[in-house]
Amino acid sequence: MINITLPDNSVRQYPEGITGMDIAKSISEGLARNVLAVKVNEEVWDATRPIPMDSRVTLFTWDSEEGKHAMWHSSAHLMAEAIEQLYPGAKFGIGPAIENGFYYDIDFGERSVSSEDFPKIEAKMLELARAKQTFIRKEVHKAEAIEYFSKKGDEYKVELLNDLEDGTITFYETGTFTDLCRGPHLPDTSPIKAVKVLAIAGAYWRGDETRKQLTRVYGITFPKQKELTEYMELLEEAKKRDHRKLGKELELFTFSAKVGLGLPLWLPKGAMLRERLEMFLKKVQKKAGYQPVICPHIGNVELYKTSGHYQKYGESSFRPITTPVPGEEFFLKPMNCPHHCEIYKYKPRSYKDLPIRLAEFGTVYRYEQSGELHGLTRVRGFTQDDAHIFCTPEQVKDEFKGVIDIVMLIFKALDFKDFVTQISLRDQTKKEKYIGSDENWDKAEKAIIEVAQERGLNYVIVPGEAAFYGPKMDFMVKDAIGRKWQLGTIQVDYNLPDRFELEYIGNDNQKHRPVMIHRAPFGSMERFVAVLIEHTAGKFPLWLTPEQVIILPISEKYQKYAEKVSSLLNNSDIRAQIDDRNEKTGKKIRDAEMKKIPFMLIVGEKEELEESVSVRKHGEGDLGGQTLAAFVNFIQEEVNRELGDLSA
RNA sequence: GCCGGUGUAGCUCAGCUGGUAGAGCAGCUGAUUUGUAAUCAGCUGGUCGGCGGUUCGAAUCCGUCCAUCGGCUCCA
Repeated sequence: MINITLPDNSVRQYPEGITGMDIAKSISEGLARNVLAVKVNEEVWDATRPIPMDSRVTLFTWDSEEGKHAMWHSSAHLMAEAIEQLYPGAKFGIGPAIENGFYYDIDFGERSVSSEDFPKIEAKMLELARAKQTFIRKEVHKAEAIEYFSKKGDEYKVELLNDLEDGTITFYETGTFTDLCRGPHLPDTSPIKAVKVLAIAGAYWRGDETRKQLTRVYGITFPKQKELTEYMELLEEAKKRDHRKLGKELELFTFSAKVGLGLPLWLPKGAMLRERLEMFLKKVQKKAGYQPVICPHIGNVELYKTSGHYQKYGESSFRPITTPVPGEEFFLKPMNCPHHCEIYKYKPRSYKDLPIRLAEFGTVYRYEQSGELHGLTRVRGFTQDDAHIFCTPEQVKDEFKGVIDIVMLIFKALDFKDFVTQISLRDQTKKEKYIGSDENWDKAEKAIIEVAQERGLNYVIVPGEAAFYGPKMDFMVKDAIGRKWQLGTIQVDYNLPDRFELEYIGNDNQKHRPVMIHRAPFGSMERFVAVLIEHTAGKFPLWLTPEQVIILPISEKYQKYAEKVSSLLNNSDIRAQIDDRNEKTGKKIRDAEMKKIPFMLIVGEKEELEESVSVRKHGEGDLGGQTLAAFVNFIQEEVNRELGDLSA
């Protein structure tokens, strides 16, 4: 007998070799029907795999991440089986579960597959799923495994096998399909009730640009048809929040082929919104001891030779700008730091001056590959809310803290709750890759983690993701369809101070090298606004939105009064416009609702007599009448509340 | 840059197996003077993404380029 400890810490005795499924059965039939996988100590196993020793066991159903994972991973195998039957000779790469569903990388050979094939694949998958095929786990020897896939002609699996150690290799068999796989899998295919092949895309084998591109087939499955329907509706809803669609509808920005790819044009309303964001941050930064600076948009090639960017990125940038002087070259600036280094350098600095914080909304240009361009989130010309902090190694921690506070302040003012903090550190096994002293790296890495803890951030540490010049902390926010985008970033840099030979005189009267911190709380104005649009679905906070109020006179007769209301509001710093079109009120309301203007003021005879307005709130409807003065007061208070102590 | 999808009026879209384009909204003009999500009528507007080809004839078929979308790779 072995002891099985369940999540509630109760211990039950079972015969050795009991399976997760049997344990579930001993608890309840219902649970047994729904169990998809089981965690044995720290590993997730098949529910049908015998448990040989005393263990801590958690049973997973569809409601858990692990259950979904097993379901989707198994669905990937099911799809592979279906595809193998439909397209004999297809070769298989890898087929994992992902956050929403699964994919399989497949080499279809000469055949080209398109979305027209999806229904066929779905039907086959359902047919196979209904057959209730079991997933059979087999431990195999490496030689045997290689032989199997060599014979089958699946060179991708053979390549994967070559990198694996003998003794750790398992196969899973479902119906006619056998796959190299670590598992875990469902007991059988029967829980897979609803199937959708979502998309196909090219994907390089093993993520390597120089290798063959396979066809990646994405899919998702559910235990109930209803859940699939709901998921598809969710995707539809997400599309409505796409910033590219809303940006057009709300007239925030546009692109023009004539201006150039990836070069956004901010329309008046978008510019208004962006300006408010900038004002907000400028105010915050002023309080936090930043000094604004302004730099030109180009820099001499020598600047980038000094910074090292020329050597690293020169070939993949916009071409240099030449001048009538032979040999003279300028580059559009791809980042602001070299310019800021030169500002630091223009006079000798004392330790008493540090930290020096130089801030600039700096527009930069990077020649991103055409396939990377994506609305406002990935562009070729964009404005960073950049600043560079020059400080002593001892000051790094406090400065980091200060920057995090700014990022949090911004996220709070914009109601960003769902973000992930990523801390990128060195790969400890390859320290030679990184510039800067071991001591300083240790100090900075430790400081970053401590600060994250002190500030109560929900962070993940990713070793090996640091830039060669220093560790960093990034803030990632998801867009409408769940893609993660990096917004704010804080990076420590030991490289540029060296390359630019930056110095300060310490209290020992000796020269020292400062540490540089790059930071951009928004990241870039373009990307930030894009993610903000998707987060708010275009319903921006009142303080930020381009148009706060629209005045809707019932008829021409009340135009004078509407103008009076408008000028009073605008004099009170409330952004208001009049809809003086010759339309009925219902129409004006409809249009204002669609433009997502927070407040509509309907004015007619009654309001004119009373010096009042009839207030309607976007998405909520009629709020009734108010005096003009009361409305002004109301809006101002609302804005103050949103901005907290920054409203002043 | 790579793989696949898409490209018809300012916007959203229709146009069957080839016979030289259509709706709604927007815009303009006029009527209407309007009370909480679309007043009515008329009008304007497109070398059907560009260029080549097949054909008596191409929005429709083929090629190519461009843009765009979904991924991959990349992101100082």
